[in-house]
Amino acid sequence: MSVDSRHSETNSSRGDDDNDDLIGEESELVSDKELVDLTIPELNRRLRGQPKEEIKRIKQRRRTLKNRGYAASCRNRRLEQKDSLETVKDKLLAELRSVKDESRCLESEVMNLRLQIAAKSGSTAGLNA
Amino acid sequence: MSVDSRHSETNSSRGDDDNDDLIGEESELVSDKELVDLTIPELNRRLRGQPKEEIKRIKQRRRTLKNRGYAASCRNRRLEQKDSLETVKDKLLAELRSVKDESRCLESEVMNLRLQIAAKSGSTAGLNA
DNA sequence: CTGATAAGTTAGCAA
DNA sequence: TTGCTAACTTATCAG
Repeated sequence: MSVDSRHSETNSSRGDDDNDDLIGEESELVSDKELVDLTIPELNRRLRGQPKEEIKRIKQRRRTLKNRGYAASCRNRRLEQKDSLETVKDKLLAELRSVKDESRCLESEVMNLRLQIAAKSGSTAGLNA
Repeated sequence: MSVDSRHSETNSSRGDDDNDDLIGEESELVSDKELVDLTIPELNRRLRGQPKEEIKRIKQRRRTLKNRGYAASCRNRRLEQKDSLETVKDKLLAELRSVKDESRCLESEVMNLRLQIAAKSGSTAGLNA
């Protein structure tokens, strides 16, 4: 950034910059928070009678502040999607373990039933033949 | 950024900017590519006899260029991790389907075997009782 | 204009 | 110093 932006929550907040002589380039007619929240018509009302140059600068600052928010949303969204994906992965992993376990149970049950059948078949082989 | 940076791959590379008259603020003792690749000692050799101010600027540009690369790596890594995670998820999903299918098969096999046993048991009930 | 996102810049931590 | 990453800015694109 060239000069402004970064730090400052409202507008007249300043503790550093030990100079009271230099030209006050910070007009700050509206706070950052207002600037992002106000609608365009409302903002225009606040800016009546301001030099065109100043208005342009404030409008640009508004855009930048908005973009800051969009970027934050974008980052959060990205993180949430990653987390969600990892959660899904973990659930699938758990379900897979569970189903595999069930499968193993069924497999052994099949084995037992076959043995049972074989045994019965053997014990009655003479009778049924 | 205040004035420089952005655009330009090496240094004297220019096809746009239809102006050959404006002051050449680009001293460019070393190209961007060199600047990132050279080791510190090599770079210092190139910078011998330069005003301290200039050296500082160039060193800073080096850091910025390096950071640009780091940022790109960081983004790529993030994307790769996401893709990899999605691939894993898809594989798990496929495996889960497969195992569930197998489980269903076994289930019906168990059912059949039980019927078989019941039938045999019924047909030989009088004999085995 | 609004919102989103890729790429570049900056701050700051860790090795 | 180097590399990494979060937050921010800028450039762009879609709606």
